[in-house]
Amino acid sequence: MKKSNTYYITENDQPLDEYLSFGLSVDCIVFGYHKGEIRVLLVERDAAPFKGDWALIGDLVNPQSDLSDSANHVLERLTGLKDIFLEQFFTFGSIRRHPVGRVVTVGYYSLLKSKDYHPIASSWAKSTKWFSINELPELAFDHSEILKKGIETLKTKVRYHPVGFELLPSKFTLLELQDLYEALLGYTFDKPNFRKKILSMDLLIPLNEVQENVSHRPAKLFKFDEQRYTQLRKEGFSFEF
Amino acid sequence: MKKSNTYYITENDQPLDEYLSFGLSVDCIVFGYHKGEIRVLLVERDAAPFKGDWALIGDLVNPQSDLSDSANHVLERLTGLKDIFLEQFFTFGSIRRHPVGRVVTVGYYSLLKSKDYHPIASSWAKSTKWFSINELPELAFDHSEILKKGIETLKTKVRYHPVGFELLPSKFTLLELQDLYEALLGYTFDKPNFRKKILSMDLLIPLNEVQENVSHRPAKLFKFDEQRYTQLRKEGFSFEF
DNA sequence: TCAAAAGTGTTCCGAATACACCCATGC
DNA sequence: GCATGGGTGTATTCGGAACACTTTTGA
Repeated sequence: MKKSNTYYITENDQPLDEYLSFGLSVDCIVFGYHKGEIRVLLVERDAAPFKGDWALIGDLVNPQSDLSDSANHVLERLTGLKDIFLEQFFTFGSIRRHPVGRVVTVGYYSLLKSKDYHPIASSWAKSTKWFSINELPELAFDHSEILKKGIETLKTKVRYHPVGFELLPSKFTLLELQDLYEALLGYTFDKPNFRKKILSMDLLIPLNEVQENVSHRPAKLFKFDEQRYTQLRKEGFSFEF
Repeated sequence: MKKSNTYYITENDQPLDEYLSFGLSVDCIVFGYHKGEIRVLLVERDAAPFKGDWALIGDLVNPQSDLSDSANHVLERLTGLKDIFLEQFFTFGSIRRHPVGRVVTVGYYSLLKSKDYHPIASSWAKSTKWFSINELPELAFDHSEILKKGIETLKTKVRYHPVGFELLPSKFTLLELQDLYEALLGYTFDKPNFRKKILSMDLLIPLNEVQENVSHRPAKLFKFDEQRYTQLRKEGFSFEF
């Protein structure tokens, strides 16, 4: 890792060190799903700046760490969540987006089954809380903008990739799946047709189990067939809703 | 733009300045289309490191410039091209991707009608040249990896967004359009069906002009209806191939 | 027996597919 | 006239949309 004055930027021959003065951070949007609502995990800041405000799960990147590793580390450090699916979606680099200097931030998002994970606040996080994406508080920094872009990305992504399954418990009913897709896409489906379409894709494994303790006919449970999906993708199949 | 020691990272209480030592760069993939082939504009480096190698159009970002502005500036400074559609697609942040220090780079891509633009090498660029994406040279830095990811992004994008039109001259024949889509997607279409599908979308304006100097029946020329497309999008229409 | 949600079947329509075929131009 | 690519028409198949209907459970 050489840091020297021997290289110059051709633009106006300023010494290179002038250009090595950026901060880099990551911000993770953690999406969950609960009772028909898409939710986001936010943390309450216990450190300056914006102490006391709600924020995305993020922090500065250590110059000795890879970018993608940092995203995972930050998520674990602040919430205890680890080995979570994380995907980069956009990089935000306006000059004045951070009060302490020129900090560029890379946005990541993740999807998880709320029930299976129990975030525990630590590091600069005072507490963590799930918020419905329809009732979001004011956020620190430019995190509202980042979150908005992330939500858009999720809504686009979900139409052509079966990411939705990440948000459901591993065993789910077809109606739960339908409710999730309706929440994500913002419109409703005809029940028989939704069923036919999703089953015809051959991506669900029917389990020999049914719902329990419901005051109506119990629904069959299914799970997502990960293997079959990777197989079908290789053959050119494209998921679509 | 405050830069001070009063803020600390909670991770291990290192002074903030340690964290403000990143370099930030942008790298632009300029796509063009010529005679059935997707092409990429590369520049020959006339500066260290990797002097003499082919590279993407990129440079370090000045700490006083917005990220998106920088991408446009860099493209103009190196090739003279300006007011070009540029879209961010991914950020690359491995530790050792740049030999002079910790430099994170943001990848952009752009699409243009090769014939309408005439890139002129300047700044650290010795020359510029179009390369077919099937015959690419070795590239400087990790630019091969960046380019690969960019090509993937383009191929995905083109299925659900009418970006393809950016690559054609403003007046084109239906078969030219079909050839482009076949090159982008990697499979062929039935001529009558392609025609029916694209015309039924109502996104093309037929011109009262035909091809000239061709040794066969001259084809009608069309242009893309930008206005109608934005209109349709508002109404929920989604382009798809 | 009734409410509530699970689950099935059938009809209709439009879009995608697969072809066969005709048209205009230069040489 | 014939090679070349431009352009049209049609029959068939398939998937999505609409909707009526039956089934199973708890209370």
